[in-house]
Amino acid sequence: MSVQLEAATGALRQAILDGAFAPDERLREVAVAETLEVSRTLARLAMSVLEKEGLLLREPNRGSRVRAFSLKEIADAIEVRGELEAMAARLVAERGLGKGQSDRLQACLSEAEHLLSQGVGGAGARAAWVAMNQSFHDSLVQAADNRAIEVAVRQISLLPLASASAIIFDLFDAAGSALQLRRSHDDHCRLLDALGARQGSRAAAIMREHAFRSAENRRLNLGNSSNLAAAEGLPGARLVRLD
Amino acid sequence: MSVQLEAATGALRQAILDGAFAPDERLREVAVAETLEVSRTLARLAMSVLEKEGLLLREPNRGSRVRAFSLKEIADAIEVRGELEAMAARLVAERGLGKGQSDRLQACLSEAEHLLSQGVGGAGARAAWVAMNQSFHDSLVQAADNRAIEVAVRQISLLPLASASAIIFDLFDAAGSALQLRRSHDDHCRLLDALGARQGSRAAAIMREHAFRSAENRRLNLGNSSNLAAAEGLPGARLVRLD
DNA sequence: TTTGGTCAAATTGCATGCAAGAAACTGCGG
DNA sequence: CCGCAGTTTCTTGCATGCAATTTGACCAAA
Repeated sequence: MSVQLEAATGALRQAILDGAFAPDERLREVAVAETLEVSRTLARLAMSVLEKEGLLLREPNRGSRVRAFSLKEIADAIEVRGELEAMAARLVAERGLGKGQSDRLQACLSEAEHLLSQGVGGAGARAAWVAMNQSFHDSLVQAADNRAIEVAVRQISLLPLASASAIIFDLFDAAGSALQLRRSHDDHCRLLDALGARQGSRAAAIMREHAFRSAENRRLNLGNSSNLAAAEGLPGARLVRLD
Repeated sequence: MSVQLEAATGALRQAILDGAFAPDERLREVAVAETLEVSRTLARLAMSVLEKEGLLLREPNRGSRVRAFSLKEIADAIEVRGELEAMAARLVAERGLGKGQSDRLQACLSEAEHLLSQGVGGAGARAAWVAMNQSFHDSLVQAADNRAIEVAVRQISLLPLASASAIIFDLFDAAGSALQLRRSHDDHCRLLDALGARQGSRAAAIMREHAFRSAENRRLNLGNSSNLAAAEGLPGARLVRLD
């Protein structure tokens, strides 16, 4: 992908996730081109990229539609993500944790401790927590040294509300968020312990449950509340339908 | 994707898998266009599709190169595929196997029995076995009713030599192929048994091991033999490097 | 009122053309 | 003989234009 195309794709993706287009709304390429202020060709290419990412549905000679995701699809994706991370954890544990890998994970834990002691009420602290969490999960997957896992996880993370950074938001919004953040942090700590002790099965179980709790939180958070207002500010929240 | 683009993409993918281009060879879009007998635009679009599938590497302003896969990458992909199918099996077992789902899987088993009793030496029987195997694995994934798993499995199957149909070829080429086919068939039988008995953990273990054996066969089959000649006829075999 | 057919406007799919950037070549100096 | 800068050639990236297909409206007939 060239530079201009990359920019156009990013802008369009953000616009879709921000809810500039309603779910199932047809996307005409002239309109997209005008919105993005690019040529029709670039708009078209960007749309084809987003089609392959799964954000748009495209039918031959009938253009593109914004794809809406059901709550079940989101929860399913989170669980699959957890299964893949569980596999990564198992592989790392079996192979043994390298010094550099251990350091990277440990740095995330230290950062988390620091943030928890300072309180995570402010926007800055929340952003820092999200970045830390993303870094922890990325490091784990990279440590597994298995490109297929990386590819699959990246693919899933393209879905709205299914990435590691999106998952975390639930914890802030749920009641007793500080407790939930501590629980998540505890999972991470025990994972690192299991990895160091080469306990592959335990490490996998921890990650699976870590994701399962996320999926459940997501269901509760979006499903039980009468609407999606609680998810305001979450990229892609408007694309989720509760049926 | 429109019809013409679909055709062009398929033709180019087949050409690459057939070894029409050497690994790491640069692909110029005029040459591709002439080979496929389409316009430069279609060639370009097809190349961008194959880039997203992972078959081509693209650098901005520098065109595309054919991506070569190491033996490890292939084996890794097969193992991840197995992990995803294991998850699918667990989900199906936990939820309970529906009548239609059970019938579809059972039909594959009956077909397998039939083929085994007739002998699988001929090309026709081999093709039938491959189709049966593909159908069995597809049915399992579909029965899990989890789109994220479907997407991830499809993504992995795009890699050369990592799909369910490619995996099977090992069994034919290995020594004592009839025995190996029976073993694979036995895995399938025990899987269906576990699914019916709602033994999720057992079902997952069967699928994981099923894939693990495939990955090992692949390593032996391609790695131990002094070259890739044994894989002749396998789509994508030429893209694998042994280093 | 509904169904079916025809035509026009809109929209996508594809080809061609042009400009910007990269690779290759040539000639010069060390 | 080797390295380097200027120039040429080639290749990709993008815009525009045209043809094919779809969509929607309008009208007639049952």
